[in-house]
Amino acid sequence: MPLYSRTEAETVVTTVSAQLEKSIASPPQSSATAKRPHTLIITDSDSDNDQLVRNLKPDHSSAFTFSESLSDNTNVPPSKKQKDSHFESGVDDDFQTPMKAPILQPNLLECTSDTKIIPGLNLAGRKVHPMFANKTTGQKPSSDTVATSVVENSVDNLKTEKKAADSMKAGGAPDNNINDEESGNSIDSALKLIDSSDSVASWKKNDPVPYSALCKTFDEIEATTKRGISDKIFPHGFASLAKIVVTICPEYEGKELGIGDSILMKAVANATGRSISNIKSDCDKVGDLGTVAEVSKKKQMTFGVGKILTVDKVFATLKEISGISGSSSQAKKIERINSLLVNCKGSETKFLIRSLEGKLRIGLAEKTVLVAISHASIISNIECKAWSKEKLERELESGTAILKQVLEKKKLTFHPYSELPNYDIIIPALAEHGIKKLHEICKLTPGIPLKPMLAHPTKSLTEVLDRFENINFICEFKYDGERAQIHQLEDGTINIYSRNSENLSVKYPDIMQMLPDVIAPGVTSFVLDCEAVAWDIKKKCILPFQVLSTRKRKDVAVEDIQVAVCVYVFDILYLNGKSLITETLRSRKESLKKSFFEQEGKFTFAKALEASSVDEIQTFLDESVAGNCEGLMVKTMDDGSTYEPSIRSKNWLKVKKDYLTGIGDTLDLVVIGGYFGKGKRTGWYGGFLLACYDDDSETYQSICKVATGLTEENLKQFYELFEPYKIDVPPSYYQFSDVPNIRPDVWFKPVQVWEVKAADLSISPVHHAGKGLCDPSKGISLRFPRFIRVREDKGPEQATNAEQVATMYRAQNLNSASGNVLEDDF
DNA sequence: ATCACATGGCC
DNA sequence: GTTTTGT
DNA sequence: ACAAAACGGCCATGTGAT
Repeated sequence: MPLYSRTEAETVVTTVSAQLEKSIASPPQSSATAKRPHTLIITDSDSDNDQLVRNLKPDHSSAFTFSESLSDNTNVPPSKKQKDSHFESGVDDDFQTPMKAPILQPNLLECTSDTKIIPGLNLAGRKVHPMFANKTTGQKPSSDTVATSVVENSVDNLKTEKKAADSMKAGGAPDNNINDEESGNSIDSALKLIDSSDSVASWKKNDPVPYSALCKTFDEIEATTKRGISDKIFPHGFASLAKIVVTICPEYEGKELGIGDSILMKAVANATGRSISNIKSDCDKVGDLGTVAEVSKKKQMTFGVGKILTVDKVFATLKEISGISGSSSQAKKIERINSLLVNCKGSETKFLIRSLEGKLRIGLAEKTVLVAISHASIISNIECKAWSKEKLERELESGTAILKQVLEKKKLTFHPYSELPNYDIIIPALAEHGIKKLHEICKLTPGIPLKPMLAHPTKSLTEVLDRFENINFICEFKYDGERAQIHQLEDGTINIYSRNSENLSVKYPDIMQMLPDVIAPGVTSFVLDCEAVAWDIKKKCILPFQVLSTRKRKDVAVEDIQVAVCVYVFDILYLNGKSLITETLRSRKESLKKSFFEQEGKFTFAKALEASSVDEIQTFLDESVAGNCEGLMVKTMDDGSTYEPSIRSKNWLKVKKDYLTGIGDTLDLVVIGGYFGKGKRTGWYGGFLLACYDDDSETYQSICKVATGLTEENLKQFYELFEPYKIDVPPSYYQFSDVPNIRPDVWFKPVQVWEVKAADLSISPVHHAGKGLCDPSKGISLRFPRFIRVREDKGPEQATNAEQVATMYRAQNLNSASGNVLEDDF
């Protein structure tokens, strides 16, 4: 799809149409043979296209080149004042104040394409690998325009860049036709391309970055399925990358926006003069509110020329929205959104809405941006830029070459970021010290939550043994609670963080209070990795997750805590001023046992066993399940057992009984309704409502929705399959809660039975399965339901019946009550 | 006051 | 949380 | 192997409506 090869106005129209085509005619890269359920007729009104042309027309009179930007940067030292704003306020303060990540301070956001703000780090976007850019001093250095978002994007150029990256990866010398200026080289052709197309978003050097530039890059990224960094956001340069990060995470200083689909729809309706119900139904068809907004806006007649939105303006408004609360806050928020929407043009509308939704849906998210930051940083690093071709080649050859390391292992940025996930620190540190020293500056710091290590699901015990063949490993109970990362700073401050780096200190005052009692003398600072689990004080046993989740989250006073917790600690990452994450797990466990005492029902070491045989593990697994746990965690003890938060994000294994094929709760359920899919699933049902059969009342009782476990093939197939069985109104023998979240978009006759697997059964506030059998008024639902297969052999009335569901629920709970095996002999 | 709904955050 | 998909 | 994007149940909390 040759985007941006025409005039700007055409391009925008093409882009929109292309997206609609994509979403209607052939969504998720499918073979598009399935008949699409919906059609949408778009009548393009081009009323505001001329504005777009005016706003986005590039400034050809002052073509910008690489060499210029780089030489500009090379010798500009940071002024004292700028340094202050970045480091003294932005870094030092932050180090002292415990914080949640990621946070971006305004001072960072104010880094525009102006190279003086982050000296040495601005990259102009060009298709040629900037590493070789300093060879091109033949280009004219006379412009005041900095094009940071270059959206020209021929297949050739993508290839060229990929090639450059590849040759670097291989450690070989750069391909000649990539960087040389004499042959029909790509800088020339890139510039020619730019010159000959109207597709460069450019702006004056000291002007703020237009939002359109960012959005056009998003368009580019969305148009490709590739994840390659170079191909995607390389052209953006360092400063702009920081902004992408912001725009991707619509959250400011840990404050949420408080904006969801519902308010957004109101805002869109409001801004486009359409009714909410129309917006809603379009959304069902198109599967993306952003696209609906964009199309709606195009259809709308507009008068006058809107303001040009800047990235800074958009972010400032997001920040403003996050601060609005209280009475009539929703109206105020809508008003703020509208103030942006009226000025949005083309895909800006779409991406603004998606940003507010919290999903960009461009196939690129934070991790990839992080890699891009590494790249952008390394190639714009001063020392790198000054390298001669020979030096560059030597660096690439050498085993210790920074470039090579980054490109191959991406470790240099990933690790520091995982240890200290805070862009306000990482980015200025990169700017100041370069990537090589980043790990020295950005280290695990108590008071700043690090990314927790996660576990990979395992399908069988033999798989565990296969993966850890000839390696010492340890099995631990997998407790069903909430991840808790407990920090103590040198000054005695204690903080507790969740798996997603939220501050839980307020939620667990009881833990804060108890903690000093379990710390061994001489321990001054630490970071613990734990699971907080609901604890029955009388029976001295673990309670289910559902109980834990009823705890208050705010204004918690120790006196009125209803649900006690026991902390199960399984790792220590920092002790007495020293990071332990590079130590082996064995050594960390030793430190842990030396530095903390157990206290029954309050603070306990996770039950662990250094097993070796399948039998031993199997027994231990059974014991864990009997003890109200989810299963086992399996971790290497010596080899490669360092705590590696992001690079190997899933270095541990988890074994749950429901993963094991043939084990776990499996139900045969009737499909009674469907929900329109969004995004990747546009045009099909993205989820289904399932029911069990109640013999007594001869009714189908809703039990859960299911959406995972379905392949694209399934989705396509089921869309067609249910077509003839659609009904307008649910029959009287369907029992369900008629609440917005449950009522399906389409009802079906009971014709098909699906096998569904679940981790647990739960008492449900909304579902009706076995209503009255296990709870006087509530029904039963499933935890983590997933589709396994169609039961062609079963008719709807042979589905799992209500009584069976109730029996399964009772069995599950009986099991845990009897199996009170939690005497800790760790 | 009380309820319904939306949202975010756990799993 | 689970799962599928593309790279 | 990894990253991304679909989607699940259930809870507390905040806001708007009754």
